[in-house]
Amino acid sequence: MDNVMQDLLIRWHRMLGDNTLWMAGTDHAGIATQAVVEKRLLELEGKTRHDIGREALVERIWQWKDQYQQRIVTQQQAMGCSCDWDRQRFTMDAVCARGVRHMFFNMFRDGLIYRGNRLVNWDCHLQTAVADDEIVHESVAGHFWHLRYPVIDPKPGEPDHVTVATTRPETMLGDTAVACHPDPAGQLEAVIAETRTKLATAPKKERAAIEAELERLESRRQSHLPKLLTLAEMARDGRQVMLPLQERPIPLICDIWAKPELGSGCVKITPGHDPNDYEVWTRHQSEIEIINILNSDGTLNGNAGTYAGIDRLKTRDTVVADLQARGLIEAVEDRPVEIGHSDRSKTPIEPYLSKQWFVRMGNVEDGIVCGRGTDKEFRSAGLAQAAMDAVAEDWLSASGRRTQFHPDGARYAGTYLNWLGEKRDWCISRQLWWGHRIPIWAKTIDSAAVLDATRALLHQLDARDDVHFVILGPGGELLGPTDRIDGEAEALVCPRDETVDHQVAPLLEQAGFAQDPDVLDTWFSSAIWPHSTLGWPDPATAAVNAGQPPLGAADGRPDCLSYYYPGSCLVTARDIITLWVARMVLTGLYNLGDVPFTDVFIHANIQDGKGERMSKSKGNGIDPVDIIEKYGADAMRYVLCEMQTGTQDIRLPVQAISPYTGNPVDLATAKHGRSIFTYMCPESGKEFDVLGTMPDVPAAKLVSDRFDIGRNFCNKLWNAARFALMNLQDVTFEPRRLADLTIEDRWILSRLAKAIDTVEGYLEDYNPAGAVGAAREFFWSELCDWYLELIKPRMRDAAAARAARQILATAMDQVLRLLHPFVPFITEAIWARLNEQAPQRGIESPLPASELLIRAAWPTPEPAWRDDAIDDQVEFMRDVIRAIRDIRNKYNVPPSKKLDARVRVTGAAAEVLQPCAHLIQHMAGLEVVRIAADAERPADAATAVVRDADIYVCGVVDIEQEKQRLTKQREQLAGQIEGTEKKLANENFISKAKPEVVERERARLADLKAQFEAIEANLAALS
RNA sequence: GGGCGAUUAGCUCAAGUGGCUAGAGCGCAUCCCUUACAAGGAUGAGGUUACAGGUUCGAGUCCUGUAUCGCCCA
Repeated sequence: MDNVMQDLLIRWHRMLGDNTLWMAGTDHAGIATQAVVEKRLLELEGKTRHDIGREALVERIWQWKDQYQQRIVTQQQAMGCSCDWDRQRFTMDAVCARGVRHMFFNMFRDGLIYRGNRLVNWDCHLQTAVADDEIVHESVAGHFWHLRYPVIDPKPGEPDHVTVATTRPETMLGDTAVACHPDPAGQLEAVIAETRTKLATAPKKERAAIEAELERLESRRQSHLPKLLTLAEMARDGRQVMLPLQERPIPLICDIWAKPELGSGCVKITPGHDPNDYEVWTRHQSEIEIINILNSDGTLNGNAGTYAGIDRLKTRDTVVADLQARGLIEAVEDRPVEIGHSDRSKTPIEPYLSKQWFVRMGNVEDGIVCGRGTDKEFRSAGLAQAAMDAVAEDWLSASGRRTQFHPDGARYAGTYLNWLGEKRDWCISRQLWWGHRIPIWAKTIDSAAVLDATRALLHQLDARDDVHFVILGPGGELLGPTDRIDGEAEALVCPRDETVDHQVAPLLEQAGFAQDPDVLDTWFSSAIWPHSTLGWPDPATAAVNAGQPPLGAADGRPDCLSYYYPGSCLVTARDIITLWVARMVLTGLYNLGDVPFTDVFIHANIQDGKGERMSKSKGNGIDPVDIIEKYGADAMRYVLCEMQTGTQDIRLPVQAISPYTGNPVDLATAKHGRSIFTYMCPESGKEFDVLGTMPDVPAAKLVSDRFDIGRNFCNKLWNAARFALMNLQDVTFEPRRLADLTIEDRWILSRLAKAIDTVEGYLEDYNPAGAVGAAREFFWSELCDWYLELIKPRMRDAAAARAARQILATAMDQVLRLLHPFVPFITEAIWARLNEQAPQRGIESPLPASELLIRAAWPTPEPAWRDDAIDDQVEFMRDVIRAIRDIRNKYNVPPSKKLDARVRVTGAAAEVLQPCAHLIQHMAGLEVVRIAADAERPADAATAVVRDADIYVCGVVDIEQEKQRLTKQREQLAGQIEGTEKKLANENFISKAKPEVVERERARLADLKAQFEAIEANLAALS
């Protein structure tokens, strides 16, 4: 979808004469890519990444990436993507890597990149952090231990202990507080009130459960509340409890994370090993500590006291036993526990406190400078704020630009602003080997002597503007040049690029510095895609890959950055707004002082027949190559364009092609086989696999019969072109005046002009379905169904054919141009043939010629071609023809049988219809047609009423059937008349509705009445 | 748990700021292999716009609530 939308826009704009650049390329997808290669390594060779080492692993990933990237490019080219393939980029290309280094350096220098602690999902087996979506949650039988922590020096009336509950008792070794709710009474009442409201509206079957819950809550007023109130008071008084086993006093605190309605109402706080507790810690940083008790391999560290060195899962039993021995276990419940397992090692995930790198998103004191050193430099309060401003109505960059979303601008701007508005710092480090390595050399400083030595070393770098360094104190604070330390400090050095690395790294490493082993988040390099690919920060001299042309622009300037940046449009899906769009805007503003694009086109996501998002891992995704193989690229593009309607995601029911029968199997209804990725073929009864990973089960390709529509369209286009080309043998261009053309010729030109306008309007509104629908409507329902049929008689007459051929050639010319962005392959092929048969096309003057359609001019509607009178005339004529065809159909008249018909019509309507007599005769299969004011109704005629015209079709009537047919029509009309009369009889409608609406209703009523009377007369004549 | 969005014909989707009889395509029915096209043509049937209220002369459209589904964030 994404690629088709991009190609649609780029082809349209290329034809409009815009200088287009579609930057093709791929990112290195850090986690996903490394995971795949590691998995293969393990499966094929039984080795882990540690066995082969960093360099060898990265080397293997490069090889894999080359294959994979080639597959993506092949897919894109097969679907007709007209990218600038010469400029293809990869986020790890030298030119992009250089951009990454420069941005990192600038942000670090500006204090926008820092290092801090953060809880990550730690895989103790693989010893790496993993992303949220790489964790599989499963419910296992576990326990809920209720532990007692003694209160230190309880006063009279105060409890001598607090009870807390946990499913992971070993984490208590890292507890740094016990929390109770700051307003336990209020909170309990709020929950009770909420439950009462729920009870009031609950369905019967749920009432008993809710009533029981209510009773439980109310009883807590006596059983728990007094103690909680005391504890809250004690917490405010700064009282402490004694953490057992560790014998460490920890404070009682007040925090809303404690739930007075649950358990004891108190909760233990382990900020180093629980995400929720970590949040509590962030709110109470000055009062409580954060302690890490784990080593990276899952054993406990020195902070666990006597338990150090033991695996955390084994420690659980020991801790429980030791607490039991001290009488501090109040109760043990059985309960199911949700445990996150690493998708990759299948071992339990531990929340783990580790040092990570962050980009500061929030506002900073004195603000930040965007586009430093450029002519677009400006100040902003912070990075996120700069990106938020860029979509505001009243904001413009120095070049007069801002960014807008389409097609539902307000909604998507909302998503963007909501996310940026949180201003959460962006964690940019990943514990991986595949990616841009963090360009920081660090050294721990543990004594005054080392501090002095380090300062002396760094002093040599003071004068360089391409190296930035800081020395951080024990609390992470910036140390001044003469500050002393009390504890451990750390020196961090960031060289600006690889050249600088070579100059300073050996010196640093000799002095005990080491480069950070982590790599940067892939999005950090993707975020600068719009400018790094164009050579930023050295656009004129940036390296290009082997075989690629230099980075110069079309107008001769040595760089294309100033030429193509800012760009115009980014095409992507909704879920990418926060991940990528916001970050591109932010880095574009920071690095260059301008937005990367002015428009963001958000397209729909495609779901399967059950409404689930397609994905490779679910086995419900379609490979575009399979679709192209079966239906053709144009068919796929046509359908995708037609599906892109606006705000909705799209369901695409999927079928598998059975490897046994070759027939489609609907996956929404098919029965599963042994796994959720296998299905049973209903005809053969055998099992097949949609993921293609089960070695003993044959794989099935996934397709969707929705693409039939596209195939049918292309087939129609091809056949219509065949007909046209057959008839265009001797076509020559000669200037013709519109007034000399026939009705049907003027009509098709009028429709053409209007269709072009409509299509263009839809494209401007980012509505491809509307655009392709309007193009289809013109091509199929007007050009093929009517115009081609209308001119067939003229084609048999050499003299009359001349004009018809010229109009036909022109109409084909224009419709091919109009359809090209949607279905480029077939239109290009027909265009070549049209150029051979009819090289010069046009009406008044020749149209601009082009050898290739991809570079032809977009059709420009000729205003003079628009003709409302002709449109109305043909519409009238078509209705008459349809009415006669309806009668033929109702009476089963074979197409070969010619009929006689008369049309009684007077005044202006007669003048409109009479010139169409020969067309009506041809299209309705008539021998004779008489259109006149005095046309009489034959006794044996079937009748129809169209506008002011009475139509009589002779010699087919069956009196009884005709009576039934007309009676039904009369009833329908009577109903409509009644409705309209009712409306017009309503005083309020007359006085309050807009006058033109009232007038329209009156005219409609008059029309309906006239038709009603005509049908009455026809009925009367039958009896 | 919070936010955003959706629910219209058997299926997939349309219907600017409320206003003609709620439209297409697919599927369905009847007829037709008519000299571009049966992957086609002609004609037709099919909707209480998820449900319950409200605002309005008038609601698919605006408001409130309920149900179901999707996405994002925790």
